[in-house]
Amino acid sequence: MYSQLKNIDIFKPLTNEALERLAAVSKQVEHPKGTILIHADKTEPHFYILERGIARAYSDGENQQITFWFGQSGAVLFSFNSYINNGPGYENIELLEHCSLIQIKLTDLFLLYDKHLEIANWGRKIAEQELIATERRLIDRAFKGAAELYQDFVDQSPELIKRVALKHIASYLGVTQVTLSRIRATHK
Amino acid sequence: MYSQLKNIDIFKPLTNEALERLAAVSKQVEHPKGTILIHADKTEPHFYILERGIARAYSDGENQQITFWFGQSGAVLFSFNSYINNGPGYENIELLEHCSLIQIKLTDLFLLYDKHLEIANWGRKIAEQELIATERRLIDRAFKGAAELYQDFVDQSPELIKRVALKHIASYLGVTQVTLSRIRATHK
DNA sequence: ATTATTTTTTAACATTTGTAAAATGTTGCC
DNA sequence: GGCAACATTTTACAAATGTTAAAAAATAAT
Repeated sequence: MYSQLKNIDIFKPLTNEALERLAAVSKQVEHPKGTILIHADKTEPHFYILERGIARAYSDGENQQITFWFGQSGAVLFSFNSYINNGPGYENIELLEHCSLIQIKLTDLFLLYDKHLEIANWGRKIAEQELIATERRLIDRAFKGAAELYQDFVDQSPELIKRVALKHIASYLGVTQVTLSRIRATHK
Repeated sequence: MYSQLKNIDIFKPLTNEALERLAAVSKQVEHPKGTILIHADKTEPHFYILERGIARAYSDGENQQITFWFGQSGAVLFSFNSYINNGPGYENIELLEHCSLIQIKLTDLFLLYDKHLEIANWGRKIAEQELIATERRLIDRAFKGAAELYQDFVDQSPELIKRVALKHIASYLGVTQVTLSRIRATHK
């Protein structure tokens, strides 16, 4: 496990000693396309790092389903509210392709946070990076129109455009599929 | 300083020993209404906890200014990108009233993170709480219309409604001031 | 290959929200 | 009190997006 984690970006800032501690509680798992890895309204016991494949997080509303996150290899993947408040969350996470992931039990991770300074700071930085990315999105939404958000998405995530259904991208951008279709028809 | 921090919610989970370490690098400051405490495009060297007063974070666009955060007493207040990536940020933070704050130098805080396990985990939890709140807002925006977001804001932040200009609240909710005015006229 | 299923696009129309400008209300100051 | 500066509401119109339904295109299944 140790030599496998070594190659994943998110583990690279860690010393060998810390990496060994994490490797000791890590497990590699694979799941087929369509698997719902994280369920809304359940307290999910695991934390994942996506090694290969893509995933999306979504919430179900009354008459719509909204995708608000996409993950590619290297992404961390967990139920925010399970991880942070040990309670059931609001997001489902679906694997959009066959995926391989590193799985860590939250209970194991929390024990390491409480014992190991370096790992606690590693966990702090994970939360901080997610935070700044999420706030960036909130602000981008405010300043940019749907057409510009779409263009940014194409530029920044060329892989996802190819591999993800447009209906998911539409809700990610905050518009209906019809509007996204109009944008695509205009801007080409 | 120690006995003062003791009364602030965010410090309450800490042991006396950790609190003393933080108190040693904390300083109380006051600033009048209108002060821009954090400047976009500057690497800001401080982290603040708001003791008394209210504040807002905003970004300037070409022909608009968008408020995306409000803070009341107990809130943490810092330039995300200075804190997280040691670079200039995108938000200005303005004090909307005369405020008293606890000020900590980021360099002092980072030294504590690297030496003190409990404080590192305290910092991790701060980022996590901000993260979950920010993501909640992103999702609420997707599922709720402006009228419902306004009603939620009134219910959850009755103090802010009284003390903050409606133009700031409008941009916080993601609509123009005209639309907010229409909502207010309809829902009463 | 053909059919079935799902996704994406297009169309017509309704609704919401934005823009700009004027009218009204509020606050603070001399 | 009265004036100036600023905030909020209102109005009329324009633009953007949503809704519904259907057609076209793409994908998957037999």
